Formats: sequence, C-alpha cells, structure tokens
Amino acid sequence: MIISFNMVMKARRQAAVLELVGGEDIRSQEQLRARLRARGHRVTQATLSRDIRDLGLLKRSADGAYQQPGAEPQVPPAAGAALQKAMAEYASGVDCVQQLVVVRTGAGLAQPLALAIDRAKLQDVVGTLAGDDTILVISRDARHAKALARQLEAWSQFA
Amino acid sequence: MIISFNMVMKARRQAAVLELVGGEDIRSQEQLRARLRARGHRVTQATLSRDIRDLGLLKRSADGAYQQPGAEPQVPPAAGAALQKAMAEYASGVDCVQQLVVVRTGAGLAQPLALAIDRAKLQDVVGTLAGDDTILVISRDARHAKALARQLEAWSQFA
DNA sequence: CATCGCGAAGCATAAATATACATCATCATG
DNA sequence: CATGATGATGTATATTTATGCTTCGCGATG
Repeated sequence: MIISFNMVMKARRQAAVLELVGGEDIRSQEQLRARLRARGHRVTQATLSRDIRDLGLLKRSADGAYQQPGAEPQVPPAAGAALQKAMAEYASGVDCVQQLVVVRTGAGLAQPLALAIDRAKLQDVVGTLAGDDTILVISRDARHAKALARQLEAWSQFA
Repeated sequence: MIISFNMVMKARRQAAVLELVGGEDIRSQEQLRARLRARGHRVTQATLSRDIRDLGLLKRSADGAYQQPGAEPQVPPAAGAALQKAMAEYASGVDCVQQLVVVRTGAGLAQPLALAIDRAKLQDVVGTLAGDDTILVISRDARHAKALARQLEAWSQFA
C-alpha cells in the first residue's frame, strides 16, 4: 500500500473526529461536519458516515450523541448493575418534578435503595434524601432529572 | 402513579427488547419490530424508537447493531489497544473474501500479529491461521468478516 | 505518454430514525 | 355521567444516516 496524500488527510480527519467527539456532545454528522470545517477539513456527510463506521463509534439513543466504545460516563457498569437490581426489587414508582426525581418504595425500603443510588454515583445526581418509603433525588436541572427519571423507571419495571 | 394495563405492556415489551438485542444482532427498528411481532407485541417503529431511547441502548456504527451500554463484546479495551498497536506496526494490508479476512504483514511478522489477534479475543473471530507474511482470520460469516476487516484496516492505518 | 488499478471522496438517493400532533384508554373528580 | 389529566401509541413527516455509482488523484506499468 502506497501512502498517498488523501490517506494522510483521512487519518488526520479521523483523529480530529475522535477528539471532537470526546470533547463535546456531537449529535449529528452535519454538526460534526461544521466543527471539522472550522478546523479546515471540508468533507461531505457521506464521508463522515464512513469515518464514523471505520472508527467504530457508538451512538447513544438516550441523547443522540456519539461516543467511543469504552467511554461510558453514563453508568459505570459495576455500580449501575447493582442499582438496576435494587430498583427492580425495591422501587414501586418514579416521578419527576422540576429538577427533582421522586422514587417510591415499599415501607422501610427507602434507606437501602437511596444507598444504592448514592453508590452508583450517577453523574447528574447532586444528592438524595430518604424517608421511610420515599426518596428524593436531587438533580442538576430539569433536563437531567427527566433523563434520570427515565433511566430509573426503566430499571424499576423489571420486577 | 397508577399502574395501568398499557404500562405493564410497555414494560414487558421493553424487557423483550433487551432480551432480543442481547441475543442476536438487531440492526434496525423494523427488524426489531418483526421479532417482537413474533412474540405477540404489535407496535409501530415510532414506539420502538421511544423504547430504545428509554432503555438507553447504543447503536454501533461499525455494524449497525444495537447493544446495551456496558456490553462491549467488540473490543475489550485492554487487549484491543494492544492489537491496535500491533496492527499499526505489522500489518500492511487487509482484505476480505466471503467469511475470511486476509491480513498481509512484513516478512516473518505474521506469527506475532496472529498471536495479538488471538489474544484480543474479538467476538466473531473463529480462529486464525498464520504463515510467514499472511494471516487468515476466519470469521463467523461474511457480514461479520466485513465489519472485522474494516476495524482491522482502520487500526492498521495509524502508523 | 496512454492506460490501468486503487483508495478517497462527492453526488444523489434510499433507508433508518426521531418527532409534532392527534387519538385513545384509564382513572380522578365534581 | 361529564369533564379533565396523564401516559402510551399511531400517523405522517422531518431529520439523520447509509450506500450505489461516479469521479478524482496518484502512482505503476506497458
């Protein structure tokens, strides 16, 4: 294989793609295209589709952003799995008001479940407050709260 | 929150989605829709788009299949990184015929590179066969072989 | 120099996915 | 019972992504 000018440009562009995707949320190939153009790479969406496939990137359905495999800021899998089991076992309902998520549990189960939530260290959980059968999860803002509630609710539904 | 019939159906359907995605390669929501219909769930693509978002699934650009976060059969990052370096250093070309991937190397380098491929335990590599300057990687089928070849080729290009 | 091979990339378009809006079911309440 | 809230879903469509085919650049070769 001869190393041509085109191939060098391709490698440099793909390196830039990795850097961009790692640094901010890129939700579409057109958005990526704009960022690359600002760095001097002028290509079409079709080329980016191929680059993304070659690089093996993943697209998160939750928010539409691309990520590299292995990079999973969402749920550190170990803690996440434990929380998932705890939610399935203890939680009876999840609700969301403003930036707060309310988790209902059976009587006396709020404390242990809140502990599991704390241990999971979910990125946008600011803190938790547990009573007897209710947990208040405080999130950074309404948007994060909504996503968080969806996640918790999905987990809680596998009894 | 009242638990309605609809919500139970939704939870059962989403459980089925996770099971299906874990068990085989699902590459489109229409394909998923067909599988679900065989299990008695009749819904539209739009609903599946929402389910997939709620479940936080990831879509692999490499082969278009959905996966759960954390499940990364593709490239266990440690071994993968070693292989990536080995490919960059030793490989000179990658080709794909049917379910076979042919990797060309410099003279005498096939054995060590084949070893690196074996160690990476890539999910759809059935086995490898190394001569002096050529490695034959046997994959499960043509589709997997194509994806594998793309990945190996991408790695080999960062010299 | 003509021509061929090959990888990269563009163009046009197909395929896949997301979403605004409408509808329906379910339960609460006057 | 009428009315209203809420959540799930369907319908139609917009948005996003993938791909068949063509073109271009660059070296190899006759």
